[in-house]
Amino acid sequence: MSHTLGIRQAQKQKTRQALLDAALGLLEGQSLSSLGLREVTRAVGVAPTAFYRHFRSIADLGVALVEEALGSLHPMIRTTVTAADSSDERIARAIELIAGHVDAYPAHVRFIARERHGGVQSVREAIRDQLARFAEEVSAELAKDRAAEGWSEEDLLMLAHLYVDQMLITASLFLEALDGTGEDRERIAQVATRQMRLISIGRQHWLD
Amino acid sequence: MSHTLGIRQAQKQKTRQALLDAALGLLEGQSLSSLGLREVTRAVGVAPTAFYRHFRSIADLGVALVEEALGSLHPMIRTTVTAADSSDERIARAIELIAGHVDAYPAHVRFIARERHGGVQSVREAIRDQLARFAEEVSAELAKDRAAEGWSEEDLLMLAHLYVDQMLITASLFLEALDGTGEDRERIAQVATRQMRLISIGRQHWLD
DNA sequence: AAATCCAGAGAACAGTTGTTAACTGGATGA
DNA sequence: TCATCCAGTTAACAACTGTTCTCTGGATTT
Repeated sequence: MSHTLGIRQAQKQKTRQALLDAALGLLEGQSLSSLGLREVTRAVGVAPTAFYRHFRSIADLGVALVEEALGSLHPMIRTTVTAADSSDERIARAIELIAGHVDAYPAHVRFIARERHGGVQSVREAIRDQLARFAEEVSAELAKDRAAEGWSEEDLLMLAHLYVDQMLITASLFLEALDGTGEDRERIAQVATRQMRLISIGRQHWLD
Repeated sequence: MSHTLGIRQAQKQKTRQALLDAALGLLEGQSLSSLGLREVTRAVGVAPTAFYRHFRSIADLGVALVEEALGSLHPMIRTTVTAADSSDERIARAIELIAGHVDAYPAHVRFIARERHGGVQSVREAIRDQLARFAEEVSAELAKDRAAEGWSEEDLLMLAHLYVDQMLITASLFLEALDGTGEDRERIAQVATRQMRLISIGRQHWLD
């Protein structure tokens, strides 16, 4: 059912993506609520009015960026939580995955961390919804584990939120250390690992 | 050694505080990096140029706001962690304290949550430093507890950071629910309580 | 081949912004 | 009392903003 786009639609998507990319770049030094429409079009090299062919407003573009930054992350989350080795290995793998993702997509990570509590309501809501989906997916994966016997759905979800928030905090720390030494990153990884381990221990003794 | 300020200095401080208050109010609907100097002075009712008598820039004002929002919180943190009742009671008291603080100073809490990862570097750094101080103080309090026997300083600090981050997340959730029903806030309190309890359990079994 | 569509350009709009310089007038200290 | 100080004012600046309307020319459809 795949349909090759006409040259017009293809060109449109190209411009749209250029706008998203330019915005993401400009957002490394400011927040979405101060990003100007003209600023973005100038960076791309199109007329300011062209912006309206793709987005109703900057807030609208922000929501699209949320989808771009988090939408493709769901399968990754699932498989990470699923990996059924020892608890310590799973934690190590998760931390590695976070560090790798921050290395590969620093601007996306920065955008999410910044705008999660940022000044644009619709974007905050979009991020909140995506993170809630993550938590639900993590919770569903946790439920499959035999270690989840006796856990209420409510408690599984509360643990899943704890994991998701912890991942975001860790990602944000890795981000700050992007220009730092490898040693800095190693320390962050070690602290994050131990925090995850402590949570994991709490999980194991939850039903005592 | 208290010296009553001259009327000139008193008036100056009054204007300065008015600028801070107005900025905090305006920041409920936007981020610091989009806050305009003229916007602030207009809200106060003074000339734009008067701003420079008090702050070098909006970023500078932001740093002052960080001090105002977090500076007075250190003693409160200390006494909360110290309270040496049962673990569950301590947790309940901490959650109550957070909820109360959010109710009393919603704009300050919002500012910190928003600008912690916001678009202004000097403000991010100021918040990071204050939170690091919190973590160190919490860590020092934890060390006094006999439950901390056998813990390395490193691990105490990692636990303290976990607590501090968890408090901020909880505060941010209470903030979102400020216009919600009492039921909403009750659910948040319950989830936060259980997360704290899980961490507390992990702490008790850390040395196993 | 002709008619339609539509992404992007261009020009103009009223408002806004940060920053400068020179000033005023009441509080301050000699 | 008189000279100094300095928080706040006034006016002006070039530069920027979001949004509107009109137009163009190549892709698309008939």
